[in-house]
Amino acid sequence: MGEGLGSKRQIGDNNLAIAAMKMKKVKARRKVREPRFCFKTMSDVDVLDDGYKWRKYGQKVVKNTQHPRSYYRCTQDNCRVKKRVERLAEDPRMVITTYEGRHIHSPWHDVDDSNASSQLDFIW
DNA sequence: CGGATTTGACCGGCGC
DNA sequence: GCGCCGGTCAAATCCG
Repeated sequence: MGEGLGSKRQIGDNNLAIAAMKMKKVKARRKVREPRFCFKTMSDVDVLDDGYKWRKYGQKVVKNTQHPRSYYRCTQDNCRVKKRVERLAEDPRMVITTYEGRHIHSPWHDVDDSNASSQLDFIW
């Protein structure tokens, strides 16, 4: 009916959703944040299995590129690592993967102890 | 059925 | 002071 502009965001719940939204990020900005590591990956596929499970949580278009940027988050139990994937306009097969934060567990849940160290060292 | 994914909208910071 | 951009979340939907 007359909502027209009122139904901006379909809030299934009541203003609770809005309240919750305000509650979000109440104070999560620490002094220093983990640096972000950029990696250039050459692959025609979007899903690069790094050993972790990623869940896409957003997509936005960048100005310098004609392709959208994908935002991924780690779905691990205690891993809040964030991953940013950007595609190059001049090199569609080239993907820039930016990792933010540090994983708590080893990606490979099935590697030998000695191997795990090697693998971890290989990534970093 | 569950988990994952998609899209839209909103918010905060910064620049001019 | 205001506008703009980037970034994130939430809900809805889809697939296996």
